[in-house]
This record gives sequence, structure tokens and C-alpha cells, in this order.
Amino acid sequence: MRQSELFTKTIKEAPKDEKSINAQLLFRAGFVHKEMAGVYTFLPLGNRVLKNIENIIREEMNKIGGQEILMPVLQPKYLWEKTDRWSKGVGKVMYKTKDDSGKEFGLGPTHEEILTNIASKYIKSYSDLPAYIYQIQTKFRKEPRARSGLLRGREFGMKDLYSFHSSEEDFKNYYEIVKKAYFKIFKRCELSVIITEASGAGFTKEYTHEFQVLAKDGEDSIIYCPRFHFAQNKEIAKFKNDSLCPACKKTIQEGRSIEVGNIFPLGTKYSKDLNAYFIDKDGKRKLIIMGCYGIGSSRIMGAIVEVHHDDKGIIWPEEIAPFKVHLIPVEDNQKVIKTTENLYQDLQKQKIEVLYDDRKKRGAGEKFVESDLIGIPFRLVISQKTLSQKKIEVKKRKEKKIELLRVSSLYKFLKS
RNA sequence: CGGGGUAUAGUGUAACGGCAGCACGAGUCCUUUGGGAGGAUUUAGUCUCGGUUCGAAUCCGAGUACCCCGACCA
Repeated sequence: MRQSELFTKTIKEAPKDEKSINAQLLFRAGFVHKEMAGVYTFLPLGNRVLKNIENIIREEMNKIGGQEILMPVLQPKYLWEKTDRWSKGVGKVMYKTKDDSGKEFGLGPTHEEILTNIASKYIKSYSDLPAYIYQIQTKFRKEPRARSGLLRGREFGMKDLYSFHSSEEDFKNYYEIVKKAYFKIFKRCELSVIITEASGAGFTKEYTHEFQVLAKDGEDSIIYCPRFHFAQNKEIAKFKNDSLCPACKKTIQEGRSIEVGNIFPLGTKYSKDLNAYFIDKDGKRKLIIMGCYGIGSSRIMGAIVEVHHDDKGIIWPEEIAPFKVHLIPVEDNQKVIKTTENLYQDLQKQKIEVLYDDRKKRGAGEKFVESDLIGIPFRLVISQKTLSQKKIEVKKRKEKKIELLRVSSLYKFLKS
């Protein structure tokens, strides 16, 4: 798209009430607008990033048999009473409201109640199992302290997958499949995750698993082996830092981290409360065994910025970036503009997403500074200087190196 | 929910209890064009309520919002 038409502008200085790196950079570059603590609007650039993250998650979920649905935010009280969570557990952080007749509703902080109830209507036989159902949706939680920009919001994007099984073995098998899918998702987001054991938080006596990204401003603390033989959330850590990993004898470390995903067994807690049974091969009526798997999509956006930035701005991973190419002419002379316009059309024909800085009366320096702030992976600069050699300048955001290429070899370079 | 801090224009930042100023942004004009360039001109602000005072952005009280630490965190 043409930058002259972009709804947002960049801002030189961060507002004084944003302290976290992700909030500062995302605000300055025009990706988000804060409405209140923990609640953000995703502006055109931010929305593109969020959709890219969601699409990666969607692709990987579909690959492991996930079927996407969309459940309501507004949820009836009676379902939450069936699981005794209306005012306990997660119910304590649920935003609640009433209509004019006094009927009570909650804004969904999670969707076990809604989905298990639906599942109980459709799953009747072992032949209906397993089932893998997910959604990507906005969640609401009354966080006592929203903080750190997108890292802990009151309203945030989340993918939640729920699996339904006829046996514990089948559940465990799928749990490992989801684990692998999660690693793929985070790899595509260029997040190095450490899978970490955490407490069952009342849902299960077993451990659950969190996917943690080391980041100095993260709000979790984990204890981990530097070779990743194990890692545990500090809440439950049996080891201390400075002790040795039993597997490799390396010194165990402690670090701050951001939890970007978690997976855990639900057992039969919800199927029992919501009457979700099936008839097994042996003719017996049994409770459905469930698993739950979350990824915070908007939190990933924040986490990526926390991890991928420099003193000039954001450095987006290619699959996440709002555009692949930032096309920048540096002089207002006719030949430069004409070449740039042609290239802009051509890139679009090649289905390469491009932000074209067609704004007039802007110095080159200003364009470069803004480009670095926004963080698009490839910067193409068109100028008289290089056109005279029939070349254009290409620079990767994450590298210092500048290359001069002929247009003919440009596409190969972009696809490499 | 406990503790600490902050609140002045879209953003950043000044002003002893005495005329609310500067920079950036935005508008107009000119110059400039390889790292947020320069000049002229215009634009827009003291969180809310109450108190003290001849006079409050400034002092006092309450409220609200935001930030940080902690508690909490399907």
C-alpha cells in the first residue's frame, strides 16, 4: 500500500506512561493505540501483524486436524454454575454483566463450559471421537494489574484448542502432537521457546506445560538447563539455580520469561460437570477425556517485539511483518519516481506485499528512520545514484549490509 | 488488593503562588533531499471536584486515570 494513504504516522517519542519496550515501539511505529490499561486497538499495521500470527496458528492447527469454530464472548451464567466456576477459579476474573431483566452473563475468559456443553450434544459414540476443536478469539479477564503493553491485557487475542478423546492413551498421543505443532508455530514466529513444566493450577494433579520465551522484561521466572534437558516454572521448581542438571551436569540457570502458550490435560472435570458422555466399543457409557491448548496471539506480537528489536526499532520476522518490502524512493526526480512506481506495480503483481513510501517532501533520512522503526524485513531504496548503474539498493532490516542488485535478480533475492 | 510514583497541546518537556512557554507533530509558503534538515507563519493545553489565597498549573483534601514493585494470574 501507499504510505501516503496509511491511516497512522510514526511518532518520535514514546508516551511517558508506556514503559515496556513492546508498547513503546508498537505505539511509536503506529501499530497499536492504547484505550486503557491492558486494552489496545490494533491499527492497520498492527492488525496485519496480528492476522499473520493468527494465520500461522490456523495453518498449524488445521494440519493436526483442528476444526475452527467461533464461540460467543457473551456467556450464560447457568453453564458456569454447572462447573462451579461462576465465582470460583477463573470466574473470579470474569467480567460480569446483567441485562435489564436481571439475567446475568459473563464475558468469556476461556471456553471449556461453552464447548463441552456443545460437544455433549454431538459426541455420542466412540466413533465420534477424537475431536479437535479450536477458535481464535478475544478473551476478557479482569486482571488485577494489566501491564507491559501487550504482554498482559484485560482483553487479548487467544487461540484455544480443546481435544476430546475416548481414552487416556489417545489423549496423551495427541498431547505430543500438539506439542510439536506448537514448536512449529513458535519457530515460524521466530520465538525460541523453552517448554516448561508448570503446576496444574487446580485442574490436574499432573504437571502442565508452558511455552516460555526468555526475555528480560518477562513476568514469569523459569529454572532451566542451558541444554534444555528440563525447565520448570519457578513456582514449582524443585531445583535451584547454580545446581547441576542431572542429565548433562551443566549449571542450571534462572531467567525471566514470557509465557506464549500452554497445554494441559483437563481429564474428565468438564465432561463430568456438563454431562459429556459417549458409548464406548464395549457398550459402556463413559466420560469424554479432554485436553486444552492455548496460545496468546496478541501476546506473541508483544513478545516478538521484546525479543526482536534494536535501538532503531522493530525487526519483524518475515512471516509476521505487516509487509515484506518497504519501497523507498529518495529523490523527487521524475526518473526515480517512474522507476519506483513501476516497481511498485510489479511487486504487487508478484504478490509481494509492499509498503511504498510515496510521501512527498520527506527527507531520505526521515524515511529511513521511520522504516527502521516500523521494521519491515526488506528495504528497497531507489535513487538517481544507483539507477545510473541500473541497480537498486536492497537492505535487510536485521543486517547492516547493503546490496546493489539489478531488478532482474531482485525477486530471486526476495524469495531466498 | 497492599506499597510507591506521575498527571500541562496529538507527543515530549518548561513555568518562585503573579501574562501558560519551548520542541516535535499538524496547516500554509519558501529552501533542502542518503539517516527524524532549515526559515517564515498558523494551530492546539494546565485530569475532575472542592478548599486556602487579592491571585493556584504550582499549596491542601478527595476522586479518577496511568506507570512501577508486590500479591494474583485458565
